[in-house]
Order: sequence, then structure tokens, then C-alpha cells
Amino acid sequence: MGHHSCCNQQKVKRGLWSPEEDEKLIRYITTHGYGCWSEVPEKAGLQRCGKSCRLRWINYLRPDIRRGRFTAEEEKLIISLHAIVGNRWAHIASHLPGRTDNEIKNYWNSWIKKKIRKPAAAAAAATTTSPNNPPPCSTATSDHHHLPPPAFGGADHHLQLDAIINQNLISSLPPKLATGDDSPPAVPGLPHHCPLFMFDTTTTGAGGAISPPPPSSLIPTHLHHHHHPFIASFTAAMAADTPSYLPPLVDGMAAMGAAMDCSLEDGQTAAAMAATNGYYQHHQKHQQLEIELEEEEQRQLGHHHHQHHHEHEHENHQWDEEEAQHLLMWDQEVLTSSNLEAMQSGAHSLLFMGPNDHD
DNA sequence: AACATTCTCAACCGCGGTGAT
DNA sequence: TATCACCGCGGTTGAGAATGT
Repeated sequence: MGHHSCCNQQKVKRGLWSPEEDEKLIRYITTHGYGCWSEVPEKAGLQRCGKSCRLRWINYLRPDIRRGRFTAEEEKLIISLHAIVGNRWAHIASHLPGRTDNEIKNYWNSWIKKKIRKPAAAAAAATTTSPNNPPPCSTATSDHHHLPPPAFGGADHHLQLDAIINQNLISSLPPKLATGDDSPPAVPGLPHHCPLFMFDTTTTGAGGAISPPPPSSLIPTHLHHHHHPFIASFTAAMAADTPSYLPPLVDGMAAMGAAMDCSLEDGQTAAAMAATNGYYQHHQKHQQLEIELEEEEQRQLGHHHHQHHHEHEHENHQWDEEEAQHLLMWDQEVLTSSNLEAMQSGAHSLLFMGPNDHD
């Protein structure tokens, strides 16, 4: 044990913060800002180290903090992002305005604990369902070479976690799209239980229902409305039942289309097509993100000027934000007859349009 | 009601990256 | 180039609350 290296020389208080301390910190930060955390305790009249002040402010006191239970949308977003970036909590938190990395980390760990209690059945069920069809989420975690290790190490645990995640997602599927007689026809290469429909709205045509949200920092706290901007946009578009934001085609889908030699006579098939589209894009996005991360690592290994590094970091964050804004996920609440029709239309185009025909 | 167990979450710890000197 | 201080991040801990027996 021992004190922080940053506060060896002074006697600092530790443990829970009192309301008085909170008040002092809030008063100081709101009037002076927090340029240098190491100066904050002294100037604010607190017997704490700067690190502790920073933590208290970021995780608890800052005004745009959002408390309370995670919504289903947030939960799905966390799961999706975790499948891509692993335990990079700060990165995940950047996609959930008002949520802290600590909160997400705590949530994830408790969620894992909860799920790990019934791992055997879940793992067995999910991993043996279709040995030739890797589950969707495992595409992200199967590439161990440069993704962060799982929270609890070991390949078995990794597989187990995949299974747990998959099962969790499957359980949230609408009955029609999960299993059973009404499930869509099996598509080669497509995990039949792909839980989410993900589409890229980047190239959305006329209508362009989704516009980039303003930075969350510019949105008044009371307008955050407990939703990520892109989720809010998506919800708004759904409320208007406007099919114009439905997905365009993506590169390389001709090959996928060829593999899906199935009719488009009903919405479910269209949904299956859409799921394939979404899965394929999800996979591509994951690969793209991995490439980005790899490039960043390699750049950092070189001796770059710090400014270049920051620029790149900024670009990377920008990319993440933009990508997140364009990544929409369908689930049971939004599968309506009208959008199924639009999906069908999109899927039809998918089959009859070359991979490079759009744009 | 009493005790045990589990869960939640705020806070701490240590490490790595960065910038200044 | 080496060293130091600082910051931010992810992992971990532990107190209190909630739940189960």
C-alpha cells in the first residue's frame, strides 16, 4: 500500500468524499477550470491528491454525467464495441455520452460475473450449434494477435465469453428472427443467429435522415435525453417511419449476394439479407478498425513528433465517432412492415448491383 | 430477525505515455 | 539522452446495499 507518488509529500485524505469536499471541488472547477490537476487540491483547499480530484470530478461530479441503469441500446452498444476494441473502456465510454469508463467497466464486470455463473450450458449450446459458422461476435475476438486479452485470460474463457455474449444477444432477438420454424433460411457463411441488423448510413441516398449530431459537449445537459445522439437520430427516423435512411449497398456484396440464392418474397427473407449485409459490414468495420489500430501502433513505435501523434489520434477518434454515427442497429423494436419493405428493396438492389456500382 | 452471500460502484493502485528540462 | 512530473487508463479492492436462506 502507500500513497500516490504524486502526493507523497503531503498528508492527504483518502476514501469516500464528503459533501463538503465535493462542494469545494465543484466550486473550484466551475470557477477556475482544471488546467493542472496537481494544483487543484491546494487551490481548492482540499486534503486530496490531484489524481483523486480528477477521478472524483470525471467519474462523479462533472455536470454532464449521466447516472442510472444502462438502457438496452447502451447495453447493445457496449457489447458491440467491446467485441471490437476489447477492454478499452475509455474508448467505449467515448461513444456513450455521460457515461464514464469506470461505470462501463463496472457494469461489464458485474455483467460478466452474472453470466459466468451459468457458463457451461450456454457455452456448450452456443459453441456446438454450428461449428462451421462462427458466431458473429467471435469474429472480433478470434483475432487474438493484436486485440487486448479478455478480462479473464485464457482461450477457454475467451470462447466462453463469446458464447455468453452470443447467447445474451440471441435471447434478445425477436422470435421470428432467432430460431424456430419462422426463422429465415440458412445462408451460407451467415450466422443464422446474427442478433443485430447493422447498416452503414454513410452513403444513404436522398432523404439523408441521419445528420451528424453536434458534439455532446455542446448539447445542454438537460437535452442529452439519455440517448446517444446517433441512437436518438435513429429513433427519430423510426418514429417518422421514413425508409429513406435504409441502407445502401456495400462493396463486395455481390459475392455475398451470389451465396444467398434465395427468394425475396417476404420480409423475413429480406431481413435475412439485411442481416447478412449487416454482419458483413460489421466484419469489414472490425477489420478496418484493426488495421487502423495496427497502423497507429506502428506509427507510435516510430519517433513521431508529438503533434503528429495527436493529429493522428484526433483523426482516429474522429473516425470512430463518424463510424459510430453511421452504424445503425436494428432489433425487434424497429422491425416494422414498412422498413422490412425498404430492406427488401435494398436487398434486391444488393443482388442486382455490382460491388462498385454505387456512389 | 439474523446471518450469509452476492452485487454495486466509488475509489485506489500501478503502469505507460507524454512533455518539459 | 536521461530524468522527472504529470496525466490518463485499465485492473483491482473494499465498503455498503441488496438479496437470499
